[in-house]
Amino acid sequence: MDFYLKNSLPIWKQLAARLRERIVTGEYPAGGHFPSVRELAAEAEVNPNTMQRAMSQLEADGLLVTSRNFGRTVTEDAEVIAATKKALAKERAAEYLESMKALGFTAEDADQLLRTYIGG
Amino acid sequence: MDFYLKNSLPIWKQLAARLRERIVTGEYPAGGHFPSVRELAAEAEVNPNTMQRAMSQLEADGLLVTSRNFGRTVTEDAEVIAATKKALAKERAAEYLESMKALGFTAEDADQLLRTYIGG
DNA sequence: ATTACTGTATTAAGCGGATAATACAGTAAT
DNA sequence: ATTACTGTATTATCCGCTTAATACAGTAAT
Repeated sequence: MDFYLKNSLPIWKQLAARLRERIVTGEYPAGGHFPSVRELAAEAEVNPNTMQRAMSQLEADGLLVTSRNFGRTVTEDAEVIAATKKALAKERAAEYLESMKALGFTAEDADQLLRTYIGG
Repeated sequence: MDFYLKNSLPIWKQLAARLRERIVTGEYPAGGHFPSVRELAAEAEVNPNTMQRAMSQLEADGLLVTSRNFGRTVTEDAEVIAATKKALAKERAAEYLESMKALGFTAEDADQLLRTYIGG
């Protein structure tokens, strides 16, 4: 087992992640208007430049579409959103399993532990 | 839903986490000798100062014991190790569930997805 | 045309974590 | 006592992310 290190977890990536969640949960519906850079920057209390990077990322991901002065809208392609949601879920599950293995647990252990949470 | 941001994920915290895993998995057994700061720093390819911080943390956690020139040893208290392992596992499970909820899934969804991984 | 929104770009400054380069202290073994 | 390990501390430097402060461009509404 090796050391896997990431020198940083940039704010803008975290912002992108949170916005992605808002899209896949429908908080910002497909085809709907998306808040402006400045507006979201204010809400998150970060610099507009930082929020800008996050939103550029979402655009690169195909989740947002930009009109020069209409601002941004969520993609109308529900398929892209659904695929994103699915991919993220898989990612989380895989991460959970892997992190549990790193602690010395089996996948079955991981599942069992999870169910104790659901049960009570 | 709000924005929860952490301005950084310091290397030394990541190192501490990895070392913690090595302890709870028994890779470094209870009561056994623990590698030196410089040795682990070389293995992880980080600065000794950085590794030092990580190991100080583990000592504060009660997982390591330091003798001035014997170097460090893993605690002999198997109970502490077991409790740490359990607590980490719970943490991971809770994180998984929460992250899935953030994507719009229920706990049952999370469990079902997990089982598709285990099954095949 | 003026106002008020959009997105976008630029430059400088600040900050905190990681590194680098040492140095010191303590003890076991030779 | 010298060597060779330990842990620990200090100071300066580097670097990337974030912020700050603007500025510019484009369009819709007044």
